[in-house]
Amino acid sequence: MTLQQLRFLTAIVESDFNITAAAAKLNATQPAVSRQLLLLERELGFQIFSRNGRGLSRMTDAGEKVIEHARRALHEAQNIKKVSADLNDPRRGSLRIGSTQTEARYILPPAIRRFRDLFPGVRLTVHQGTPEQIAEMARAGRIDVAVAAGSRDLLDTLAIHPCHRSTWRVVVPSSHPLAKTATPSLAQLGAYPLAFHLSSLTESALHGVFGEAGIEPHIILTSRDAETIKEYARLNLGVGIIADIAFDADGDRDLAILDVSHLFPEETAWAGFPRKGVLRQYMYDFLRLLAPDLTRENIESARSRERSPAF
Amino acid sequence: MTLQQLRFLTAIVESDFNITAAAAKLNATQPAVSRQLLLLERELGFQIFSRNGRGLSRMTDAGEKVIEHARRALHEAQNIKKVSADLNDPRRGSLRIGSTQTEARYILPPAIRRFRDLFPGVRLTVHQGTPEQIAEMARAGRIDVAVAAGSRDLLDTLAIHPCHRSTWRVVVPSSHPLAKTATPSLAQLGAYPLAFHLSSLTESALHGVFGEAGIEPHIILTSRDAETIKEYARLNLGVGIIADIAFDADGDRDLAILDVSHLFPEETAWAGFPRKGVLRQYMYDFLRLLAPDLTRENIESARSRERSPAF
DNA sequence: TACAGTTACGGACCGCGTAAGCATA
DNA sequence: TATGCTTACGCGGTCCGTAACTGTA
Repeated sequence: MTLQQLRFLTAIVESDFNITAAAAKLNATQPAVSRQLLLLERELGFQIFSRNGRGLSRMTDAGEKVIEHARRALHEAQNIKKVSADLNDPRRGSLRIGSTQTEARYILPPAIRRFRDLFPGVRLTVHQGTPEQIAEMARAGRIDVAVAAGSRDLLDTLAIHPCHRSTWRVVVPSSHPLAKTATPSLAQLGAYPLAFHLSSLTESALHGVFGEAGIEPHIILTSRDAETIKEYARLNLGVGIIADIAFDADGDRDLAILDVSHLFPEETAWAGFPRKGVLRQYMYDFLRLLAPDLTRENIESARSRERSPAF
Repeated sequence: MTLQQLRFLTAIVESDFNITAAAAKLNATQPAVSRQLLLLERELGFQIFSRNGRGLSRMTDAGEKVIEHARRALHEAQNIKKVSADLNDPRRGSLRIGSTQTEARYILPPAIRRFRDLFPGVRLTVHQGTPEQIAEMARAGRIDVAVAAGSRDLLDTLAIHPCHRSTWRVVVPSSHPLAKTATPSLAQLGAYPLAFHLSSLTESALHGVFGEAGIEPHIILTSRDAETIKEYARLNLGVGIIADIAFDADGDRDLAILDVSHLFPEETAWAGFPRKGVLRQYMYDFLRLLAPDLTRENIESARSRERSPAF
């Protein structure tokens, strides 16, 4: 059994049991991968995959166990490489970020800008997706850190620490009747069609807030994209309700902004990172740039906790 | 980086940084091990061990991390091998048991006898030691299961499940005055020199029991070995107090036996097994032979609990 | 001088890629 | 016939063991 064989093995699984595709990913030829798989299977004395005529079809029961352990072994090998990389050139490597839309648009950019100046040798990639997709990317080891709003449960493959809290703002054209209201009530909002910027706050939770006040809101749009919400507000199609960070004092000066923090629950964006394994030094540095509270100490403490705290 | 290199690496550490000794253990030549270490260090770009003139002296800081991950990677590779071994010949392998003295003497033998009949192809080894030594053997992966009395804290490298509870018996020559007492009191015992069979019950706990009754016992002997206690009792050097399992109805018919369960706390012997990794099928079978309560289900549940329950 | 680790050298083996074979849809 | 895994073959590299070398106690 060699690490190479285990690498091939997991690549096959991650290519949906297609050896040809796995070989391409691995920069190897298809026969090489096939042969190593056969050799490993012969050494272990059983089939890891079941074959049905042309191609592999699925894992055997024993194969599933083998692959699970193989992944872990490779993970540890990766960790050794990371220790080495950090020692040899702490300013070079890659940083893969999974992020939800609002966070990618409004929270990440300043941190990324500063990070790129500090670490020009680190190849940065941002993968945008839903919290579910981000959790899945984390599970598969395709991202190093996550920055996501959303239920904490969705991110339970990661250790998390709060990195930003946002409150809510109403945006309306300056000419809109609400524009002169200092602090609108739910009832006042409920009088207009609403365009709501949703990220972790779900549509049902939103209806709950209004429902408790006995109001049936007309929600004309929900979107994860704040720019769309603002566009609806500009066109007076609805009263826009967005996260505070989504308001741009320069670009949005045609819109009036009203603080409605008191009406809707504050929303937490989380920084997420793997529970196990080695983090490169620059990963700690990046998280620190995201929020001053993300010190190495806080990160390690979140990583060692079984479940992240209620905060 | 190859698994072989990691194997060599950990062998060096386990041979106290002596490459020659490591090579012997590995059935390899000394240059082979040395060369692979050098190659790995060159690939990683830093020294794993510091050299001082002749020989290696200690690990570097980075080296310690590397070795930690290497151990884990090898452990996973081992797990794959175990899956394979179980599938290919579930009746062949090795079973290394760590056990405290009383348990090795009185609890293990019947289980071992039945196990040997069922699995003649499994090479059995029992390592006797103190609970501390057993915990250390478990940490180093030198035993597969443990059977030990002793504080649960001492065994916290293992998942544990109770496998036997023993109560206390007084043994005295038939002619001894106590021999006619049905249930002796602490005061009655305190009137004689005592020879006490200690295993998990500590000497200070023992004094505590008497102390609460305002009695200052004369303890003439404490020993982990019940046979020694019985010998003292035979010679009338002291009243013997032993765990119930240590009394042999046949061999000890010259001794009178009295139940003193009510006087001293019941003592639990634990079965211990690794929290992580694959257990061979026959290991589950062995544990089941030890105590019917040690079902596969109970074992897995103990393994998955963070800390074993108070019982 | 004894002991431990490193370097030198030659042979065996292993793993790769190219190319051909084989089995399904 | 196209696709995808397996087998055949030859080459290059790697790893090993033997043997010689180097550097401390």
